Amino acid sequence: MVRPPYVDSNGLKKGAWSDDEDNKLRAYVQRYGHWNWRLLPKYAGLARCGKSCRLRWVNYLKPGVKRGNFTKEEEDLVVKLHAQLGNKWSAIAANLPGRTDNEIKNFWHTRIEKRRDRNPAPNKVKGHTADKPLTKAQTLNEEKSSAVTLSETLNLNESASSDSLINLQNSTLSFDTNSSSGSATESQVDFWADTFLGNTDYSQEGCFQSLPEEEFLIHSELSSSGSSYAASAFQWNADDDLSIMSPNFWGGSFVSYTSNSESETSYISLQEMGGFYDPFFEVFHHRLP
DNA sequence: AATGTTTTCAACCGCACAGGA
DNA sequence: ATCCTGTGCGGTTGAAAACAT
Repeated sequence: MVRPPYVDSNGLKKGAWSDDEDNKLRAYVQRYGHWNWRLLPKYAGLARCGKSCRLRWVNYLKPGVKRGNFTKEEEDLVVKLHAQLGNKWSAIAANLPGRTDNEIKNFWHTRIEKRRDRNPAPNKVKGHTADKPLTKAQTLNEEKSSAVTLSETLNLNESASSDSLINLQNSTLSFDTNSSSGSATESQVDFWADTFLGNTDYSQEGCFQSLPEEEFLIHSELSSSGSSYAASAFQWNADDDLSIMSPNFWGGSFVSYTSNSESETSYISLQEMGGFYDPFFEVFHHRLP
């Protein structure tokens, strides 16, 4: 599953490593260490660039590198850490002895994300990651694209076009930006748009119950519409095939669903909907009474 | 068995950052 | 303060392997 070996225009070998190259690199690093990756290939007798050598050593040859399938514990940890750290693969790898950032990254893209694609959240919306702050222009662009995605996803009619959704966003959302660091604070933001919620009152305790799939979709659509002026944040929990998503999303209503994995129809019950935590600004917004 | 499609994952690439000159 | 170099990180690629038709 690797590019076949070839020599580039600079005379450097690229592509798959041969056993002979592996042995040379392993022997050299174990004896002399990697004091300078750029010069190392010259002294080790390899026609490779330093970066290629480093990558091969770190991801494959380094003693202790664990290969093979991830255990359930490792998978859970990756999901949990990704929820906390985002795409900080090296930071995640630091918590999984023997696993490299590259392997975890591959694992995430090929297993976790594929799994999500097969079991998408009803109104999953791409939102901001907590990785880095966005400029105002970027934020507006993303808001617009989120709104478009939502309206496309939900087949909203003209009255809920992307422009009107954005206007709603701009007029109702405000964030407590004073808490950009430290612990989360609370701010009261009337982010809710009852006009989009219809007559469903989600604020009453105990009003949520397990719903058949079709009914869930109806409720989901209502709540999605209600939160579509921001992004939606979902937290999925299940024994095996759904994972936590919320920390990578910001804005919108915080909704927690639990998948009933015992049911073949995958019942999803709404557990709580009282506000949302914005990991970007580290602020908890809750619905005004 | 042959062919097409999807999945996997090692390796590449470009960028950012740190440290030294 | 600026430039240069080395290193590390995250996103992406692409061919082999696995799977489906």
